[in-house]
Amino acid sequence: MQRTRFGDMACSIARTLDVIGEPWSPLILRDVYVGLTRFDQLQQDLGISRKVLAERLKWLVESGVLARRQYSERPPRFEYTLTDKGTELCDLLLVMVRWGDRWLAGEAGPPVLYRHHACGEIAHVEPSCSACGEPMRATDVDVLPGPGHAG
Amino acid sequence: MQRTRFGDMACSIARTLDVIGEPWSPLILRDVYVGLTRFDQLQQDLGISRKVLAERLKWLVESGVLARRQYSERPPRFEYTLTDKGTELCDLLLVMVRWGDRWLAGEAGPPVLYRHHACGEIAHVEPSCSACGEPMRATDVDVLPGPGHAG
DNA sequence: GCTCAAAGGTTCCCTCAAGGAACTCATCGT
DNA sequence: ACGATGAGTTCCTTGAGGGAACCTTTGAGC
Repeated sequence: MQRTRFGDMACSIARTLDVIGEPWSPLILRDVYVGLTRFDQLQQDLGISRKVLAERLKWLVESGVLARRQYSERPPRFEYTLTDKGTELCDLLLVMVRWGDRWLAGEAGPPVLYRHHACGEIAHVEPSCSACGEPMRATDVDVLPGPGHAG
Repeated sequence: MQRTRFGDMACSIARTLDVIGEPWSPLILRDVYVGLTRFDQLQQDLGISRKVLAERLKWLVESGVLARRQYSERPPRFEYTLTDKGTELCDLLLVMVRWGDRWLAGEAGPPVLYRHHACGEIAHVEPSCSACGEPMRATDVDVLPGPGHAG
C-alpha cells in the first residue's frame, strides 16, 4: 500500500496523525490510559492481531508516546506506560469521547462517564482559549501562517 | 484486509474513529474547514488518490460530517461543506494542532497560528471542564461506566 | 525430571485497501 | 472543432491488516 507518510507535511494535524493516525493506535493509547499495560492484555481487549499490535507499540515507543518498562527480570516481563508526551495526547481522546458521546451514542447514552477531580461533577471537556479562558471552537478563530510555515 | 470496524464497540473513541479514523479523513476535514471545498482542490492540495478521496468524501457525507451541495446546475458542480456535526468535529483538529505544535513542531515553531476572535490573542485550546471551567486533562478525571455501557 | 501454561513476541500466508495512472462524460471558452 | 475544467470511475499493482501457528524463556504442578 505504501501508505503516504504525513510526518513531513508542514501541518501539526498531519504530524500528529503520523504518530497516532494509524488504525488501532488511539485505542491502544486508550487502553494504556485506563490501565491495560501488557501485551496480552491489550491484544485480548482489543481483538487486534498480535503482529499489528507489536508494530504499533514499537512505533508508539519510538515516538515517545509510550515507554516500554521491564517490571520483572526473571521471567522477563514488560509493560507499556504513558510518557508525559503520551499523557498529553490523551487530551485528544477526551475530545473524541465528547464528540462521540454527543453525536454517536444514541438512545443508550454515553458508554463511559468522566468525573472531574477538581469539582466532583460528571462532566466533559470544552475547548477553551489559553489566553482568555473563553470557549474556543473551530468557528471562533482566524487561521494565520506561523513561523514554521513552509515556503 | 477486511479492516476491523470500530463503530460497533461500546466506546465513543472507537465510534469516533469509525467516522474519521481512516487515513486522510482528518486532513480532508481540515481542508474543508479552511475553505478547500471542491473535489479537485482537495485532490491537488492533499496529493491523495482520486479514488480514495471519492471514497472518503462519500463516507463523510453518509456520516453527516460533510454535506455535498450542488452550486452550479449547468455544468453540474459540487462543493463539500461542514455540517454542524462536522464543525464540532473540527474541535478535535484544534486539539491535534495543539499537541503537534507542542511536541512535534521543532525549531521552526508552529506552521500555523490561531487568533481567537473573542480576545484577539494568538492562542491555543486548553481542555476545560464543562461543569466548573477549570482545566480538565486526562489525569484530572475518574473513569466510570455510563448508561450505554455494554453488558 | 517432565510436562504444562503464561508472557511476549515473530513468522507465515491470504486478502483487500491504498496508490497511481488512465479513462469517462458533460459543459464551457475561443 | 478543439482543448480545458470539474467530478468522478475503472483498472492494475503493491503492501498493510487479519489470523493462525510457531518460538523462547520461565515458573508451577506432579
